[in-house]
Amino acid sequence: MSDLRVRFAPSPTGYLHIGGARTALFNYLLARKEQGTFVLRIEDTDVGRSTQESVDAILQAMDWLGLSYDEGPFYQSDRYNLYKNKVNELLASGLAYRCYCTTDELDAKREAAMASGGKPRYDGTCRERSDSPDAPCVIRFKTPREGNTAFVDRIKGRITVDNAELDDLIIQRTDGNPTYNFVVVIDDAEMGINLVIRGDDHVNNTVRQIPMFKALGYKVPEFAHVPMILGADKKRLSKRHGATSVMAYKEMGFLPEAMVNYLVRLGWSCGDEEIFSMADLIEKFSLDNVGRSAGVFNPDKLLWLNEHYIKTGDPERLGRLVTEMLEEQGVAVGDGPDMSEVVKTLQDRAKTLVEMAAGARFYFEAPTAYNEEAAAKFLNTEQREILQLLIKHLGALAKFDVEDVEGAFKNVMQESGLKLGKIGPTVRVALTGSTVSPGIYEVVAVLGQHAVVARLQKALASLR
RNA sequence: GCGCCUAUCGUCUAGCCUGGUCUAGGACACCGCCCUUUCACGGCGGCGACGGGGGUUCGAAUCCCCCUGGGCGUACCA
Repeated sequence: MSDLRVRFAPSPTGYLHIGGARTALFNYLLARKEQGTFVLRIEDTDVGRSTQESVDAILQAMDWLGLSYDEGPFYQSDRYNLYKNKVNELLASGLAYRCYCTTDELDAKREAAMASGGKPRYDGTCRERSDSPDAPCVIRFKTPREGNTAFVDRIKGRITVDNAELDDLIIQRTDGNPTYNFVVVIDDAEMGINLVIRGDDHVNNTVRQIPMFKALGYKVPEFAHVPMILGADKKRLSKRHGATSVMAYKEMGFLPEAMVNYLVRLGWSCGDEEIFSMADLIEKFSLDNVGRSAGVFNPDKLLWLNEHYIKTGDPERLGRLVTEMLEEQGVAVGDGPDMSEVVKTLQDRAKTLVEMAAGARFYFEAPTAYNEEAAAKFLNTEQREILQLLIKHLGALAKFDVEDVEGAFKNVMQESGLKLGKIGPTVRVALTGSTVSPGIYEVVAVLGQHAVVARLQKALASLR
């Protein structure tokens, strides 16, 4: 057990998205690797936008990915007294002040500053005022104006900003609610977080938060800012690039290990290795090989990884997932062939569970109609003899393994003088209704003697 | 606009710190060939990058500077 304490702190204003999931993953991996503590904190100070549904969705997605946490979830909305006390502390020590400027005034100031080529930051109108009129006000933190603020980022190295660039941040709104940049400081400190791993988009906040850590007498934690994830057009990843919600990928038939593997390799590497299990990652992950620049989300590679995990996955487990999917579609799976055997025939040809479920369907539902074109070609009266021979030989089998089935086909070929190329397509259409399926011997063996003979007879009866 | 960050194949990246072993390696995608009863899998091969310009050096993807591109921030959002 090390003393490393990291945290993931999502704001519950939507689903867990790809970027957030990677941040959570990095935190999780480092915590597990160093045997530290992973804290989950819900940042719900934006009362208007935070919802319980979002919290549930985030928790669910983390669970799906296998990211367990050691402490929390803590809700900032439960901790308002703490924040209030800290505001008063700062007010008392003169490190914060009441600001009576209205939103309109602020907007005007910003515009003016921008117009004159300056930084659109608060001009400090209320900074030195000593009266405290009975009017609505916000509380601002008195950011130092001289010198600079610097820190050594564990990923990006040294980052320095002149304090003159900084703003007097609002730490408490007119309605009395504290703001993000303030509570994040208090919570990270009070929760003993000593390494903050978060998105790149927070580097600017970090230099604004550091003076607050100091003002409140807290030790400044270490920081590691992971680069953003962009869309194909190099713009920040958003809905218009396709699905950005982690759980949307579950719906699309992706396996969590594929998502984890993909996410970790976006921005992190370990030599030429591409395939990592969670256990591998816990052993090998390090902030040292996290890249410094933004990466483009590549669905093709995610799909490739998913394909890999489907190909190498445990048929039993895959079977359970496919069963779930088929049942949702109203397919009765109970009386059909053994699901793991079904899965085995599909593992090499499905890229997603959705594809696998679609490909598995015929095992449980006899074709109600044949593909028109295929039937015309492979189920016409010319195939009468083939079907009859097939029924005869397959029906006579005492054992129905792939080898036995193959043997029966050999006999059919011999007796009819036809090659497999002439027989296979007919069997395929008769059994599956389509021209695409796993290997014909496997299909026959897995489907089972009873169903095979029945479907062949039905096909025979349909000949015209 | 201003500030911060960043820059190797289309994409993810190795290499950069500790210059020569880099005619720059791997992976995804793409293309071709092989395998094959369908669809796939698989095997083999191919295409493809050090953003530009200056330095430093015998020698630079690797070190320095400038430019350019991209990202982020600039909220009483987080």
